[in-house]
Amino acid sequence: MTNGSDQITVIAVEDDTAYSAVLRRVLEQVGRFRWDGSFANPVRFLTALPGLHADVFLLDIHMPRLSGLECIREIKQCLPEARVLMISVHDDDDYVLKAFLDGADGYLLKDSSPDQIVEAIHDARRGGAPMSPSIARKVVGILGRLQPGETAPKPPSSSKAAVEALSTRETEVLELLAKGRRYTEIASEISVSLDTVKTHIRNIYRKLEVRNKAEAISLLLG
Amino acid sequence: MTNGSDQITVIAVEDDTAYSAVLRRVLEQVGRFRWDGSFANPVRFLTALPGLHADVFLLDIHMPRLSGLECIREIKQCLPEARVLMISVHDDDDYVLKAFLDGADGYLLKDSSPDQIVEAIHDARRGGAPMSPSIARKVVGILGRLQPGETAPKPPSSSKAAVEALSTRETEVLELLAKGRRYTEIASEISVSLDTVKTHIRNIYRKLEVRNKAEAISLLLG
DNA sequence: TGTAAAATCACCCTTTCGGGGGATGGTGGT
DNA sequence: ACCACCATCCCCCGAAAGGGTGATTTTACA
Repeated sequence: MTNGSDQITVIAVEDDTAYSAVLRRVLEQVGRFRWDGSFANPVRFLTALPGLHADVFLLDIHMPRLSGLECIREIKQCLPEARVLMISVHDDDDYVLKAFLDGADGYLLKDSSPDQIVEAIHDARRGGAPMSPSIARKVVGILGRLQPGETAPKPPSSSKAAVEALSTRETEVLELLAKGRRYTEIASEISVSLDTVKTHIRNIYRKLEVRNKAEAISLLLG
Repeated sequence: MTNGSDQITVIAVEDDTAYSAVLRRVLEQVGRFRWDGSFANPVRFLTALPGLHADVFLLDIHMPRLSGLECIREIKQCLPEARVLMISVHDDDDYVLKAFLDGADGYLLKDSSPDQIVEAIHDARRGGAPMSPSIARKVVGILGRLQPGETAPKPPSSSKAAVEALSTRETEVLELLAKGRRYTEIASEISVSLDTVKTHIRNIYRKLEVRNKAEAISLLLG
């Protein structure tokens, strides 16, 4: 974005100025990178963010006041095309998981070599997911620990908000619908007429912007 | 396990015998590996499993009758120390996610080079998580799509087994059904007649022991 | 206290579903 | 060779779902 496919603009957010100086030197020596400054203070970074533009952000996780994790979403919102690499000494499951949940594109440990860092930035730029080997292991471990069955791999609309906008009666009807009840069964279960049930369902469909049971239930369960 | 830190015993489960022959040649040429046979039939493999011992298992995902995914847990139960690498042409989110959820240690695409395969096996052996680059990206993408806060929720989930007993065609139909497609829409999407769709759906309902869309979808989505 | 939203009911009409038959061809395993 | 299963297609039929329009009564809340 900044320079087409020519240079890669990089911004770092790192409270350890010694380390960010190292990063800077590494990147400037290799060329192809444009070091567009670094922030030692994550709060200042966030306030400056709207005016920034970079291809890749390098974020430290442990910083005073604000975790680098909190910066990820902001960056992604301002610059959806930007890549975010976390750089940290920590390889706790918790940090790794949070980073990726929040949208990080990669995760490097601070013991990574200059070559690895350079390669990781390039990798991120081409849509890769650079990770230090031990991080990759963590990620797999985390996935392996998720209870099978519950992983909500649902990218699409899934407007959960819409479901919650339903009235209590409508929710009740929708849940019975999801259990496979027929209109007549629902009517008798909640003691209303068949036509009332149909009206509720029509309203549910309108609110959820769906056309039939299947879509409505997918929204509810999905 | 088999030979201390000397040799690495490998067993493959791969219906494509040509490809497993390639694997075998690659590993035997490099040395350090002991090719302990391959299975073209996953069912036979599972029955033989209790007598097997290997350091690394290479599993294909798409095989007749039984997915390689179904083998992972069995292997891990019989041989907790063994490493399991999936080898597949598929990089769908769904397969990748399922593989790691079920306990896979790595995931390679079939276009991986011999060197990459050899390196991946070594990596897995030392506790790494070898993945083809595009797979790493998928994994990160999957994590990024999890709603923050969803790392262990979701309760019920009845007979998931039943859903998995469906044929591939039936699963396909059921998924389209869950997306709210009408029978006629499904028919044109998968290019079969309306009656065929109806037949599939009747069979789905019979296998899942349900009576309508709503119940079937609820089973599918958990 | 007024009014908007929720909840209730009614009538009519068309399309979709669900289930009952039965049939053919292909594949895989015993 | 046979059987089980899969995938495909056909006919028929009644029940269920969905959608339009309009209405009345509660309920909630500004």
